[in-house]
Amino acid sequence: MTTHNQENTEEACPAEGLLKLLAGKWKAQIFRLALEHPLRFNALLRQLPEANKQSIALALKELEEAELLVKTTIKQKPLHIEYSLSEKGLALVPIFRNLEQLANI
Amino acid sequence: MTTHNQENTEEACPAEGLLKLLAGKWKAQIFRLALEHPLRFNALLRQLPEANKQSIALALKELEEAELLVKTTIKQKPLHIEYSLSEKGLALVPIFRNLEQLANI
DNA sequence: ACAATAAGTCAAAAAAATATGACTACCCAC
DNA sequence: GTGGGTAGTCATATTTTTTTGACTTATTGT
Repeated sequence: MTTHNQENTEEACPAEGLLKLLAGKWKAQIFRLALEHPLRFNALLRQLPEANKQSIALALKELEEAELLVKTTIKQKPLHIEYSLSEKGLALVPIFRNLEQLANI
Repeated sequence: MTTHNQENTEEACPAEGLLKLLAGKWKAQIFRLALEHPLRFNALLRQLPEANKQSIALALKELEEAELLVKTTIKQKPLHIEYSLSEKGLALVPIFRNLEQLANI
């Protein structure tokens, strides 16, 4: 309960949580887009026309909580919020690549 | 439809399918155990006391279909079936390690 | 002042993943 | 020929994840 990670599901494997997080819907696609440029909520919704607000909001929140994305409030003229890859997020890139490689063997 | 992979969900990222597969319940734990020794259905059920037949059966089938596990019928005295890691399955090991590493940063 | 955009939240519904418990079929030992 | 082990399947529940659509609050453009 006081374990500070997401649930008390007694994770048997250390990678399990991260794996589940990344496999969640829209996560991989969001990650992919974040690789190209910082993300903004509404823009993201337009880039993922099949997706819906709620799911995107949740995905962003979870990725942020996992410290893979960093949420920044841009205090410039069109005051807005940006999500960009953290170092930890970037460290995931080679892992994705390996998975992709393995996926099409 | 004729794409031979699991669904027609128009995967946007090549790694998505594999990711989703691996994140499925019991998968990581099964994988972990397969690393130690070949798996047998009922033994596995005993090793994962929280798990149930159906889910284990499905997990094994999916891992086999993804060619991460190989199913072998052992035609020896206690006639039985074994699931063991394929080469592709073994190739996943370093990826799991990387994920684990990243998970506890 | 009014409309549009940005970034969401909320309750409820629908869909997908997992779990339960009953049942098969096959071998093997006694 | 009965009891126990192996490897499952099946229909049905339950749980979790994802979607829908309505609503919110603040900022900005005209």
